[in-house]
Amino acid sequence: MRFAPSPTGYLHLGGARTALYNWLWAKKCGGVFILRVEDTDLERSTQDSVEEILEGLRWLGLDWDEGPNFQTQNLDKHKEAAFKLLREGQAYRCFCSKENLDTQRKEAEAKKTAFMYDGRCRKLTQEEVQHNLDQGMSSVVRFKVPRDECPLIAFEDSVYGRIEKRAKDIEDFVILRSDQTPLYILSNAVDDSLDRISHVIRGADGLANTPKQILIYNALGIKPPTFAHMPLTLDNKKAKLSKRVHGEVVTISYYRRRGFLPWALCNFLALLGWASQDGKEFFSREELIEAFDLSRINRHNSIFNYVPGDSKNWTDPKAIHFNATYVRTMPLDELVPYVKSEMESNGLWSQVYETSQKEWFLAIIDLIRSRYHVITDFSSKGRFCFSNNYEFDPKAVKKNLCQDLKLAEYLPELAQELAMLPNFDIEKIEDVFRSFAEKQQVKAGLLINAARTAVSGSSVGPGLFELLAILGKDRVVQRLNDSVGLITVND
RNA sequence: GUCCCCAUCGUCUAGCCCGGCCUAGGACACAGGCCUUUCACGCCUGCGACAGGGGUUCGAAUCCCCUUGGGGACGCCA
Repeated sequence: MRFAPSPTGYLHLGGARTALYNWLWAKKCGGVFILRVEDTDLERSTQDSVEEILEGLRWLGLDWDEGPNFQTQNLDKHKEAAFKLLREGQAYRCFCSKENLDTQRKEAEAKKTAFMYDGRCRKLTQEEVQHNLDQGMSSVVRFKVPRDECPLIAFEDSVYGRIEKRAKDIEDFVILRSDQTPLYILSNAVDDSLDRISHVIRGADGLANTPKQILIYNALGIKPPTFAHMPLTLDNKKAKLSKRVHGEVVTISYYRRRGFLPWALCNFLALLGWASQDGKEFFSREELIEAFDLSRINRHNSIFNYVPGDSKNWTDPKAIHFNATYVRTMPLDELVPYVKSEMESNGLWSQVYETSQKEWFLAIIDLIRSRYHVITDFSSKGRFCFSNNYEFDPKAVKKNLCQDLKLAEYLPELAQELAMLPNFDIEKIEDVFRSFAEKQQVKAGLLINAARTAVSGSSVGPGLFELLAILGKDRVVQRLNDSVGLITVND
């Protein structure tokens, strides 16, 4: 199996899904997963793009066994294959100029008729060819489609089933440019046979190329690989996903930056166009490898349900759901490395979280994670857990702290009572709050909500008593006292 | 325009190959409720689809045909 991206941009969702399916199938079959960079389009290929694609795959955890190989490394072999076809009369030189063909194509388009190269150079005699060559005329090499010998090209696609195409509907396509460099359709087939690729798993946009490639394999006397075309992923207007129109949501690096767990993304991507027999949706790597099957890939395109401008659902809601579920339920020791790295880049990390305060750290992560969706939430919404320098949500301050000016007295008094607790545990803290409320003839909720905002800056969050207990007496006392300054008359 | 492919809730899908178990199942989203000091989680309920038309059949989401709709390919791009 292989993943063969062309390095003309970034790693996008579709590419990642293709890579994932290849990776899954390779793992399942115990095969070799080769990464091959198809860089024959020298004008558009860049080193940065190669780096970005590699980085994206590494982050996703789609490790390859071989490569990255570069298609340009095999240029000579591709050329050799073309010359072999030329010698055997399975290809021929065409002297028609590009300009000429382009105008013909445009005319056909204007007339709304199909344009297909008429194969006029096919009929050239050897002398004519030699004459043209001697004149220094430039030429391309075209594949001679064997319309008589093989009128119907059929193959069995692992996803789409039997696909047929009449040879008369295939033009004599170019395999070597006028500068004698090979084209993708040739290079790709030659490389796949060189790499002994058993399964070509690629997007359905490659479906139309497949009969041509099978022709090449046949002409070269090579057994074609098994093809499996996967449906495309479109946007909610059924248009192709692209960075230019959809922006960063289609790039893998964006999900990394926004705090996605790589496996959560893979899990989501796997289910876009594929479903397991038993309806299971969450899979570990091993489970997915086990369950994955080419024959269960759908045949219809799927829609990536992204709605621009929705700040809550900034990407497909189901993708967020997958990530949130992983954040909430995965084993803590697997989650922590991600949280650690997120905290490190925000200056919130301390070594003691791995040593003396490890228990505390795990407990607080476990307490807050059920309401977080992405890893970045731990350093934004969860900042108050690890730093005294956290933001106060103005709405929360107004709603919970300023709703009763008496809180300016209550909070310090509460702080004082809490400070005197010998055991700062959940029950004792709750007792303090409840009895204080009773004493002052106020609702406990008033104090609870005010305290929550005081210690966290927010109006939402974990159960207050648990939160206070885990934050610790010193912090709580300090924050309750400090918050008095925020209590002002509501306007 | 030509060729190829596809068609089940708003979205991802199960069911289709091998017709009856389908009053079409699940998940996300959305709405309501329960739980609750808040927000989540969890639980419950609701909303919501076989593109249309013809056949075949005792019986069709499932098989066949047509229509419509959608996508892809038609480069000296990959």
